[in-house]
Amino acid sequence: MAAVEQLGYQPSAVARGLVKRRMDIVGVALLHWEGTLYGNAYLMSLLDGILTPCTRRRQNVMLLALPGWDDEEAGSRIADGRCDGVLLLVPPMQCPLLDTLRQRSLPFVAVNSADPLGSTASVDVDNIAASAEATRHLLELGHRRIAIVGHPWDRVTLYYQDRREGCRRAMAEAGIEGGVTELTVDEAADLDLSAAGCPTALVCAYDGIALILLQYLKKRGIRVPEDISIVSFDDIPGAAGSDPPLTTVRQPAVRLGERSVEMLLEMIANPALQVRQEILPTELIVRGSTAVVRSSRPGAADSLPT
Amino acid sequence: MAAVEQLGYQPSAVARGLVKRRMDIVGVALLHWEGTLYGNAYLMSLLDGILTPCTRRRQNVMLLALPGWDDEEAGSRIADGRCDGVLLLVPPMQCPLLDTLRQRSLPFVAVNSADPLGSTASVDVDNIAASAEATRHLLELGHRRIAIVGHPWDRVTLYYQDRREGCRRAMAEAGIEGGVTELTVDEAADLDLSAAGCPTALVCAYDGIALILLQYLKKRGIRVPEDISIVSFDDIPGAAGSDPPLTTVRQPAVRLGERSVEMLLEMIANPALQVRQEILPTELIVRGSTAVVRSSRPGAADSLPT
DNA sequence: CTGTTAGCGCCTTCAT
DNA sequence: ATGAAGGCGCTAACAG
Repeated sequence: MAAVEQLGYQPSAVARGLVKRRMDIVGVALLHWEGTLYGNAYLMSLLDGILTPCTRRRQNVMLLALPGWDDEEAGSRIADGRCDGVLLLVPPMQCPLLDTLRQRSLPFVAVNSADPLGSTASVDVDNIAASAEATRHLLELGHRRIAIVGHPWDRVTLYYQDRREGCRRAMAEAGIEGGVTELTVDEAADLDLSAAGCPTALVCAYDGIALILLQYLKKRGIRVPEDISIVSFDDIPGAAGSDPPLTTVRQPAVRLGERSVEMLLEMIANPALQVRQEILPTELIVRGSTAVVRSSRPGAADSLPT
Repeated sequence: MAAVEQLGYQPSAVARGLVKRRMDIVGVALLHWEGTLYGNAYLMSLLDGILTPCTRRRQNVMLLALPGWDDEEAGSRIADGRCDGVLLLVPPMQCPLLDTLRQRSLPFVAVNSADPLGSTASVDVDNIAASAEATRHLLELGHRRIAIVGHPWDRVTLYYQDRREGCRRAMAEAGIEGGVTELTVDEAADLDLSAAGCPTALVCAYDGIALILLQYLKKRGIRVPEDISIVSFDDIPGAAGSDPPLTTVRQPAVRLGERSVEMLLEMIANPALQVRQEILPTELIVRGSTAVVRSSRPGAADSLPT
C-alpha cells in the first residue's frame, strides 16, 4: 500500500469501466462545424449549466460534435459503451442518432427540444407561451404589423416554429389574422420603412440574430426602437450591453443544462424510470429595443391601443 | 455478418480501449465554476478550434472542468487511462495535474500558457510583443499615462503579467519609466478624469473586461474614446459590435485550438517526439475605442508626440 | 477477513 | 484462409 503512494499508481478507468459497465461519462451531442460555437453564447450557457452538476457528481463530459443530425456514424461514436448516457442539445425529433440510442437503450435527454408526442425525456421551455408573451408586449406598445426574423435554416427547427406559432396566436387574440410574416436576416436589414405595410416591430428567432440586425440597422441609420422595435429570445450575455439593450425573453440556460444532467443521471441510475418532460419558465426582460410605435410610421397611428 | 446488421451490433469502445490502450479521446482541462463559461467567448472560440480537427480525425473530446488548478483529484479524473492525451487551457506553470500527467507520461499540451523554461509542449501567442504593439498604438495617439486593467485574480496569470510587461517595455522605449499602473475594474470604472495624473488610456487584460468597463463608463457619462481610450485583447465576437467597437489585439483562438490538438495527436502517435513550443501571430485591430488624446485632459497636451 | 479465480469484450498471436 | 486461446486491468464472487 505504501508502494501505491510511492509509484503513483492509478487504477485504470477503462478496465473498471469494462467490468462495471459504467464509465461515469455523459455524452453531449451538439451540432458543430467550424465557427458554430464561436459566438454561440447560448450553447455556452447550456454547457455551463451542464458542467456544474457533472463536476459535483464526478461525472465527465464528452463532447460529440456532429456535422449534422443526420450523421450516420454519430451512433458509433457515442453509443459504443463509452458514455453512460447522452444529452442532446437541441436535436430534431427524428435522426439516426436517436434511433441508435433507443436501440441500444442508452438513456438520453433532449435539451431545448421537447417531443410533442412525449415519448422522449426532455428539458425545455414553452416557446409558444414565451413568444406569445413577447408579442403581447409589442401589441401593448401599439404595434400591429409584426414580422418574425430568422435564417432560412432556422425555420426547420422546432423552437423557431413554436416561436412563430406563439406570435401568431398572440396576434390572432388581438384580432390580427393572416399569419406572421417571415423575414430572413437580410430581408429584415433591408426593410424599407417608408413602404406601406412595412413591419413596425420584429421578433427575432434568438439574440444572435437580433444583435447582428442591430448592427445592420445602425449602419443604415435606422434607429431602434424609435424607427422599429425588436424583441428576441435567450438573453445571452451581450444582450444587455448592446446599443440599445435588447428586450428579450430570458431562457434559463444554466438551469436547463443543470436539470437535463440531473434527469439523465437519474435515468442512468434507474433505467426503469418513466420518461419525463420538464418545462422551465421563461421571463420577458424589457429593455431598450422596444418602444411605443411611432405615429409617423404609415399605418401605425390608426391602430394605437385605445 | 448479416446478424451484425440485423441486431445493430456495436463493438465496445471500452473493451477495445483496454486492449489497444487507446480510447481516441483527448481530454480538455479548463477552469470552471458556475458562470465561468457564460460569457467567456474566448474559451468558446478555443473549444471551437479544438472540436474541428477532433471531429475530422475521429477523436472525442472529454471536458474536465476543474474548480481550481490546484485540485488534487484532477489527475485521477483524467490521467486514469480514459484519455490518450490532454489539452490544458491556460494552465499555470505548476500544478498537481501537471505533475500527475508527467509522472504517468501522458502527453499534454498547454494552450495559451507557454512555459518560459521550454520544458512543456505549448501553443501560444507572444503576449509581450502583442501588448507592446497595442501600447505603441496608444503612444502614437499621444497617450502618456497608460494603465492596465484587470481583476485581482487575473494578476497571477502568465498572460496578464506578459501583457503588463509588454506595456511597460513599450512605454520604457518611449522614455516613460516607472512601470505601469495597475487598476482593478472597479477602480477603472470610478476613475476621476479631472484628477491630475489620471490615465488617458487603458489597456484591458482582455475583451471581457473592456466590454464591462465600457458599460460602466457609459453609465457615468464618460465617453470612449473622446474622454479615455481603451485597448484590449482577444477580439471576441462582440468586440466589433460594442459601442464603440473595441480596438483590440486579435488572438487566433480557433487556430490556437486547432494547432494544439494537432500537436497533441502527434505526441500521442509518437511519444518520443521532442517538446515543441509554437507561437502564433497576433494582430492589432484598430477600431473605435482609441483616439488621439484630448488636449483638454490635464497633462496630456504637453506630451503630444512631436 | 484475506486470497484466489473467473470473467467483462475485444484484439492479437499462434495453430490449424 | 479460418479458428482457438491468451491476456489487457479490473471487480465480484467465492473459497479458505
